[in-house]
Amino acid sequence: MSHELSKTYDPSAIEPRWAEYWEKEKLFHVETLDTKTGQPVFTILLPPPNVTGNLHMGHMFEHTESDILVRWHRMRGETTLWIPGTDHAGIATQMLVERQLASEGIKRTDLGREKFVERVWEWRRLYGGNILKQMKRLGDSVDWSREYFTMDENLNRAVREVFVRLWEQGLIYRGEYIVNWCPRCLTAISDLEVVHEEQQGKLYEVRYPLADGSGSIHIATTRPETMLGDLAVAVNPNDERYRDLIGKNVRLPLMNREIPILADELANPEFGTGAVKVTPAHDPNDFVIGKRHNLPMLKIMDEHARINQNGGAYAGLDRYEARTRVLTDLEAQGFLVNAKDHVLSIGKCQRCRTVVEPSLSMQWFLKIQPLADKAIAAVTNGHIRFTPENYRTIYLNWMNNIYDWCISRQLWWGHRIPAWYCTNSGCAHSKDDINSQPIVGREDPFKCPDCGFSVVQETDVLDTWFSSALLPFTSLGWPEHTRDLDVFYPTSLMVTGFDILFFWVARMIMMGCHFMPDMPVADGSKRAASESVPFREVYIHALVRDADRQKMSKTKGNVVDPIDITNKYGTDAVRFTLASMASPGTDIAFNESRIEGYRNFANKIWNAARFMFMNIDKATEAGAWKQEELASLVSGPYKLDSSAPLVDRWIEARFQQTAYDVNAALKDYRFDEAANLVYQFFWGDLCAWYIEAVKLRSDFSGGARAQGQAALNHLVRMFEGSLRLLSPFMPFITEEIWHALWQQKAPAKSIALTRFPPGAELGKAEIAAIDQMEIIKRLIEGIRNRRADLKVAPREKIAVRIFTQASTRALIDSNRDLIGQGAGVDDIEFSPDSMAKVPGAQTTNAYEMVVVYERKIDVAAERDRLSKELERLESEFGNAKRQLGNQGFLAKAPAAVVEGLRRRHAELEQLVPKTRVALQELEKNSKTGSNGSHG
RNA sequence: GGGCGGUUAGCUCAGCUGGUUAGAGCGCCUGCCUUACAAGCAGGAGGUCGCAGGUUCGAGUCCUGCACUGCCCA
Repeated sequence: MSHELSKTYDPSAIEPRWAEYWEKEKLFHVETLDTKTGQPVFTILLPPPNVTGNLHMGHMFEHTESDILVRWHRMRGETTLWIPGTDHAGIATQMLVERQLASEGIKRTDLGREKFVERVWEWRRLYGGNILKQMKRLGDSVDWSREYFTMDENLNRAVREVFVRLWEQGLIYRGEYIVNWCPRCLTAISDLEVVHEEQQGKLYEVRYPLADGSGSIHIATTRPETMLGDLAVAVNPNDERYRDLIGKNVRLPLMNREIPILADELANPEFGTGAVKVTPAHDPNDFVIGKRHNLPMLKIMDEHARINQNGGAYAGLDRYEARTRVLTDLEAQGFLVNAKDHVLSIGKCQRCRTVVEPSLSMQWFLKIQPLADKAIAAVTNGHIRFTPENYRTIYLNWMNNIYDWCISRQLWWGHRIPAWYCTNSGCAHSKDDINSQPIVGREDPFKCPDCGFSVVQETDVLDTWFSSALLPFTSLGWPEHTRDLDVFYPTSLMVTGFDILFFWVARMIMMGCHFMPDMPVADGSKRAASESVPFREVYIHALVRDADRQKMSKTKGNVVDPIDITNKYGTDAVRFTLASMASPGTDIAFNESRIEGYRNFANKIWNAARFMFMNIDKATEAGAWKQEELASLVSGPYKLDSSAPLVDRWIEARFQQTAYDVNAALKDYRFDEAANLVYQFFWGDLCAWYIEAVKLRSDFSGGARAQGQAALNHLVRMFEGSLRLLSPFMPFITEEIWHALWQQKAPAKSIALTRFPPGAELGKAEIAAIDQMEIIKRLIEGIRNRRADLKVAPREKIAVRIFTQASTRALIDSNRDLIGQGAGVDDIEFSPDSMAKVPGAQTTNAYEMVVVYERKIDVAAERDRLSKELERLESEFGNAKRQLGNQGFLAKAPAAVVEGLRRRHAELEQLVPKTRVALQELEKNSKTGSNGSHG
């Protein structure tokens, strides 16, 4: 049977087929092993994409890196589990379904909570799998049987267990505090969900008259409308200007309310006038001041950020209308002193970009310090390692300056807080009481345990990140003590973007370090801190930007859709591009011309395979190829003895070296290095030199048969190994070619289930093979170069004359074919004498070579070339001489460096005069009118 | 304001603990349809490593300052 590959490489014809095959055959499903096997395990949790989302380039990049690592580990024989899932994304999903309802003219409140949540589930059933479908198209080698959704029932139970335990430990509290309120989403959001933007605004100076009529104090504010809720004026206790005013009252303009002047450190004498208004219910700093001085709390806005009845005449106005009106009135009444331009930082809702209103509100909080302490220890004790390393500092910085986490959200979609209130308003569990103690428990209460009244559940849900923070253990079955937890926890690695370092990575570490010490390890003994972490390593990947280094965003319209780009160039090409550009810590400027280059690489692989198959078919016909022997050919120990052709020994050495280096690069997350090594080997060595050399031996007839067979065998061996080397980077094309090679008799269902070449450090013989091949390559390139200089027609054969020492002569002699083919040479003769004086000679430390050709050489060009060369050599020679004469260098530099320089110096000592003589001869010849030709 | 990065070829980036002649891909120029591949082959041009000091026998690499620039946090 012949080995068929279509004449042209068409990724769209092969990729969907294999993607489907991998999924259908459940190739990446992992059974939970017995812990006693001692089998190395590699576990990685996919950062769950937002269920409402579509795959973007950031995902594709993240998945490419993860998949390369996962496939690599799997091919190293480790039990490799990659767990996929999606995130319920509270606000985003609720917004989306609300929008959908709006198009039907329905509001969420029309439906009621239960019906609405049903609608969301319905939406999720219909559309929520989109991103997973895209992942399948990309061939992500995840275990689909373990797919999770953060709202799954088992995960919900785990979330509840966590909440109850934290409550029992006194780490969750409910209280009225200033939170970031989004007046559009109608929910509180955490500090992290607020994005700050600099904006041109004004700093207003307003005169507040003293109540006793003895004068006034000027305050400065950027938000004049909030004065409606002012309950004090604060000045710094050390501020001489206002010392006498402390304790006096002012009469608040517009509201006609008497409020005190306080001394508080938070008032910054440098800012504005040094006196600030205090609005405890609408500013976090003012809230602190209010608490310190026992001020009442007066809310002047409702949930939509409209002025409420506490705002007197301004009630009903939106906060910005109110600002305008307040300013007009202040001015009219002579209270507005001035307004200066001022750049201020405005907090906006990350989700909808609405300006956040800091607002007093009843919320649930998590006391973070005890958890943060453990999370800090986990990193400083080295149980978790960051790559790139600088994220460790960033992480610790944040962790050391952390605030309690507002975990409640006023949404309907999410994990509802498992707390209940008694409907008896007199009961301590009643919601009406600000200090009420809600009923929190693992089971839903039917009635109030104290007074027997009926109960109602808290309406708030938990921050989505609260449940996400638990995933490393809840996705493995926690709170049950499962075998999955025994085997797969801690996970090995977290691959994610820096944008969720705090949102998610930090919180996973806190939760893991807090809850997992209570979960015994497999043998029942206590879990150590080092085994409690959610993952041992964190790899933070870079951002994918557009070709102009701009962030991709829908508004800019510069978004590249990974599926489009994949359909255009093939997943393999896009993956390889991303990998080759993934230098740690550097953002990717995503450039189509780059992908094109790697699509060409895939094409190269394809065509090289076609060449191999062509030869296999030819050999089969001649009886020089036995498909049954393929298995023994590509596996098992294989040692080339010194009688094997140089190219065979050379390519073998290069393969082992490359494989070894690729393993090392991947170990350090150097995807760029790994990809470039494979690229260089496959294209630069295997295709550019080895396949060309094999062509010389591709004759399977008669006496040439044994030689042809040996060449083909070695080519197949190298090629098959290269496919495995390439497979984690380009899973589709390698799968296609690999199966074509094995002809339904493959030793595994997929190349992804075979072994990754470990490679080897080179021994003396291998290094010698590489060095010798380098000489041959340099010679061939030198001849080609001379041919170009002499403008020899490409097909025309020429002769060369070489002067060299005996060993190099033998080397060249035994590779005549290769040189002949590679450089278009039909005769090599060896000169007994140096040819350095011959114009146009190539002089190297290994040989001197001239091309024998009847053609005038371009004297000017040759002079130019030689002078440049001489200049370069002389300067290098001078440097070498100077260094070797430097006692400090000789005394302090490592011996190898000194030795290397000595060797180079010796070479230069020969090369410099030779080159100089060549240049002189050229000048002499051109002056005497000689035609400068030779041969 | 605090913190973390970046500045190397026309473009995008490598260059690991300082060590012989600073690399790659793309682009550019010249010549080739050499039956695996024109998505290819061969040859070539192109860099005072942001600036100024310092340490060192030796600096793209380490230190200091400056300039420009990106990001995170407040």
